[in-house]
Amino acid sequence: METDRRPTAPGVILKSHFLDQRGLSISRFATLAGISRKHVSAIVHARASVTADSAWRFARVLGTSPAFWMNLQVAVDIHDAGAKLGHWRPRETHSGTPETTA
Amino acid sequence: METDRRPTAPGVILKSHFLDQRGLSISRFATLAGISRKHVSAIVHARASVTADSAWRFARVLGTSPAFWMNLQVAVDIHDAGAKLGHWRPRETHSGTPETTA
DNA sequence: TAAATATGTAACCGTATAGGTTACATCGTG
DNA sequence: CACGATGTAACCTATACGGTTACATATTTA
Repeated sequence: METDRRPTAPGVILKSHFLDQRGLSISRFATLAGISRKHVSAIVHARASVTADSAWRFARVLGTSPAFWMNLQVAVDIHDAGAKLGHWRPRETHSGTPETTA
Repeated sequence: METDRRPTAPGVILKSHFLDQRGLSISRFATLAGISRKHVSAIVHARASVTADSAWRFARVLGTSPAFWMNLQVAVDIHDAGAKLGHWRPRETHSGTPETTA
């Protein structure tokens, strides 16, 4: 069923689908984006998150939308937070219609 | 054109479209969600952000998806970061095709 | 009127994360 | 060899999350 595998981190996609393709080194990309090489490296290795600021920089350097990067990050964040929260449930629920899709 | 108005914060929607509708007080909701009343209040007044943890709690209490809340928050974050970044542009661009939609 | 509930907010705290700088070791290649 | 690219460690600052306690102010209800 493959439901709870950790979503691919944005940095991994950055590296494999953008930098590599365009022959852009992490160092060079970091300079272009106005971010430290160390930090870009951390993002690529999924040790740092993409924030809205980073997302804008990625977007302007690579010609994507900032939301593209944020959505990838959010998927990871939701997954991680869900794992941490575990089976927690509110004592009482206030769903209008159970199983809403919102 | 209405392009750069700040997107509605998730907390505002929480209050107007969920708590009010269901007659749920901020206090009671906070208790159900396992979050302090103060913090929920801050979120409702857009003084605090919805994190992945909050999103999960909102979701489980209200029967929504966590992504629903995260997406609302991300819209605000992107807007704010864009305003801060202003007209910053990379010295050189590496867009494959300019005006990509990714 | 008195009591209870809901709300906003201020002060204060601990922790985590973003992001930076500097420095060092290791690769691979011209 | 020399150079560039990379990973990583140590260290720093600033900000954000989220909590507790406490106080003031409605508003409601017994």
